[in-house]
Amino acid sequence: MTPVAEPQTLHRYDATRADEIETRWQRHWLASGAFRAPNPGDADFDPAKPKYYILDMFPYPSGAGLHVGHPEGYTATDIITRYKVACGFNVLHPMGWDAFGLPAEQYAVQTGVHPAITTQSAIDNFRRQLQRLGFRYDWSREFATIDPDYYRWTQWIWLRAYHSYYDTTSMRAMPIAELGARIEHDDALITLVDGSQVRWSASTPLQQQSHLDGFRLAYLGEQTVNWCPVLGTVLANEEIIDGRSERGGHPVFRLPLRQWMFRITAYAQRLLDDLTLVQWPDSTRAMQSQWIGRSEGAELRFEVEGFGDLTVFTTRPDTLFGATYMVVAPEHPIVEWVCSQGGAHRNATEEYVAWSRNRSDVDRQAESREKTGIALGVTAINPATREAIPVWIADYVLMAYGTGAIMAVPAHDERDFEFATRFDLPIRQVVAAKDGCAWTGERATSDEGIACHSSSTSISIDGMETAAATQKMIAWITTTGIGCARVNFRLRDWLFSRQRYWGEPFPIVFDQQGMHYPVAETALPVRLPALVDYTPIESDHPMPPLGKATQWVTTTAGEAGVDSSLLDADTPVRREINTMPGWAGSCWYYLRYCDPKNAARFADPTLQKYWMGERGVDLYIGGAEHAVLHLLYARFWHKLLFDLGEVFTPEPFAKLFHQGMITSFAFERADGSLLATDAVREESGKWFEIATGEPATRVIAKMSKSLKNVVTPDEVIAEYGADTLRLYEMSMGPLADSKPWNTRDIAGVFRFLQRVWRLAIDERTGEVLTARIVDPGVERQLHRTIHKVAQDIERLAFNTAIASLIELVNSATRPTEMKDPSQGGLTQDQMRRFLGVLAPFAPHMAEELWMQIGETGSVTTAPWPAFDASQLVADTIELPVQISGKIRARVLVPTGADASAIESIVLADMKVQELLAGRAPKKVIVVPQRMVNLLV
RNA sequence: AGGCCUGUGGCGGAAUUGGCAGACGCAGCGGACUUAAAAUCCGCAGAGUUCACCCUCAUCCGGGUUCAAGUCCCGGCGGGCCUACCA
Repeated sequence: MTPVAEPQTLHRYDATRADEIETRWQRHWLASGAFRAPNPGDADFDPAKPKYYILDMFPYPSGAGLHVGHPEGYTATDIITRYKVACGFNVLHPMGWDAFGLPAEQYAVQTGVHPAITTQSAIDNFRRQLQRLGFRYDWSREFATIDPDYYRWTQWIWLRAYHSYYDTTSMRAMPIAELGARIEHDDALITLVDGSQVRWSASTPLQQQSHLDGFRLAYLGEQTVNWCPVLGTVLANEEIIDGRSERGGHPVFRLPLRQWMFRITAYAQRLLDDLTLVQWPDSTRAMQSQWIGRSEGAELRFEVEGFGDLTVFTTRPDTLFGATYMVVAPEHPIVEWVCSQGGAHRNATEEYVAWSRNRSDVDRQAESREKTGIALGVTAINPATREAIPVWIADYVLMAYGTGAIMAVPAHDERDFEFATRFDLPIRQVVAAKDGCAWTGERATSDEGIACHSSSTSISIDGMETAAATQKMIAWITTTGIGCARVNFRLRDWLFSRQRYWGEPFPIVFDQQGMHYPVAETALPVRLPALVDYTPIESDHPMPPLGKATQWVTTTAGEAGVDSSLLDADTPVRREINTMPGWAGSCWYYLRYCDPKNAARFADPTLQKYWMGERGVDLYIGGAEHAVLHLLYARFWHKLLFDLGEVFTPEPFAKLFHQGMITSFAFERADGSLLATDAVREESGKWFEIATGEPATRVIAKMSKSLKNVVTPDEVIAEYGADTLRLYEMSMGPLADSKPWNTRDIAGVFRFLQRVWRLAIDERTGEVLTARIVDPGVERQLHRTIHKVAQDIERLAFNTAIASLIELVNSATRPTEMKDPSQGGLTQDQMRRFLGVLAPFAPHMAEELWMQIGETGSVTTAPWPAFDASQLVADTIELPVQISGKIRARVLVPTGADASAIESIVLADMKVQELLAGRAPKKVIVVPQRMVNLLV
């Protein structure tokens, strides 16, 4: 509770005063352009300064506004920004809005207000809340992804990908026109959808286009997609959790659909390799690397009579002799072939395929992974044993990974073992344990070992260790033409179409034959039409809402902006009605900040080169929930633009840091059920459920409406002010940790700010108070504080930096009984330096006192205060003396004393002599500056 | 099931490279000021024993390495996050 000011403390720092000070300086800073970061070429740009680009993850402005979790990362970047400016850097610290996407659309559908309106008010609210925290953003660079001037370039980048393919020899993106020209020149054979081959010159334009689509980095491909009928859209694999949509938790079904895709898999190796170039948390790099999922192994072909080759991917080609059956995914082409052949198994097969297709991932999960499957009724030849082995279908084999077919080695793979046991298929041991333990046959052994029972007339790997056996097997399958070594990635191509209204339109149209044509770059942006009815069409088949904009959809090539050399201007065309996913705008926003108003380019290369420098964004702070999705997508776009000569660093974000989550308290009954914070009462440090009187325990939980433990910045600012909120969030603990919000603790930092105020201002009169003479102890501590705060900011340890500021203020605080205030506190010069180090944390308080004590200019442009290294250490230090490892005494030694000097001081010490009682230590360990250990 | 992270007072946390465990803050206790209270200022404060000296025990539990372990190693237990039939 903020006390009401009494007459004798009219000038106390309280919530009212904080509000007055903060809003006044915020207005001043904004009006004077104090936070503008000049670009190279601007009149006030100083080229002598080094650059520093610090970025917060693009916020998605939700209708609910900020909660106290948001300002945690933003306060951290703000502190660093202000510190770096004080250290003489040109700092780029921008803010903007990731404003397209599903939540805005859903919110709009719920409220019946157009997403453009709800999004704009959410943005305005977010901006107001951020500005009320006094963050040093260069607001002149602000933009939103929904601005046509921005999404024009999102579309432009997509077109660049559309016009490119990945050249596997030079390992980079190249213009697709060059590939087309080469194919045309060679009149190469192209493979059609039905598998037949035809010369380029003899193929239709549609066939040619479809062939090139097989290379484009942004391409139209038929994919089994994750269809969510409730949301009315398809979702990326990453947007699905446990078979349900990440947003809303609705069931998701698989469905084949022609959709725009990104060939991110072409970049799998580079995305993996370049993780070594960035300074990112190990956990995040590990997650990306697991997501990319590189595995080395071999591709092997098994012959199926009448069908041809059934190709599998395996990481254990050394177990080929143990492959006693094969399994294909229900979507595998061989299944359709078998059905087309008729036969006894046809009906059962079709039934199984239909059943497994309709089964959502949720069901698969619910059935606790009990393996299901059915024999396909055909056999394949194991190329090593020449045995005919049965082919089965099972949905534990995924069409999207490898080739959609596996060779099953039940003896050495747990999944295959489970399946073989269930369906009574043969199990053959081909790897013996290294330790000689006998094979029991009771479970699969997937460890490496010694090959056995792996011999035929043409090859034997018996007695070889797994690694060597694998190598020999790969050599054999390569020379015999059965297969080859292969690297497989778990990463799949990125589904980029959404059946939504609130997203970037694709700059693409289709003619009546179904050929697609790009909109010319000069005709961008393709504006999102204003739609009155944007509600999703809930159906079993995807129906994008943009289809309702019939005037917009049905147009001519000329009207849509297709180059007339591609298509006659009056050719009737239909626009693409899918839109880009929410991720699109956040893939390159950090580039736009370098030059946000540029109408001719996405960013001027000179400006981009300056701010991005050699390694990209210097520090990127945001939540770990984006460890895979956003960060992988943005890296992919960046590498694509790098190949195309549009950006100049291999990676976008040099250093990454994740702030932890701010949690809250909730209460738990004895049975483990949760109670809202207003359902309990506290009594002498214990909690009881109000309704029943039963004891409850305090637990840490996520902030949620239902637990009534959500805290918003607005309410904290109203009670204490923004400086207190900032200080509290930073003092809670390490930035990276998840920490519980404890309203009671805020008073601690508020009282600290009141002591700072009282140090400089007489609470009764409002007069400025300064010490007349320098207290040498305080002076030394001030130097130490300046040094420590700088060090702590550099390592993002704001909590300990604040602790040292508090210690300094506590030392300088005047006792109540001090009659003459000039006898204590800080001198004006000391106060000036202290405000310099306080400013990054509590900028409003620092700015106000800066003015009050009569300093000129603004603390926001003042250089970081200097410290004297000789002041950091005292003349003498107290060292603990251990005797046989236990601390028994302490001695004072000169700070610079070396080991032998310390030893003689210690041995001469009365207390030590008494403790030794005449014994001579067997060994003396002296660690200067630390401690002494005497072993007796 | 696997991978990564984590466990320190009543609570949030500090201890940056193995070197005085518990900085700083909250809550608590005592004192000064006050008619009184609040606020402020000054102190106390890991646990234990007969005190404030001393001593003993203390960083989830059990081992180990070391002159020295919250920190390093091995095993176990608890909490969190991610992945989840990836062949």
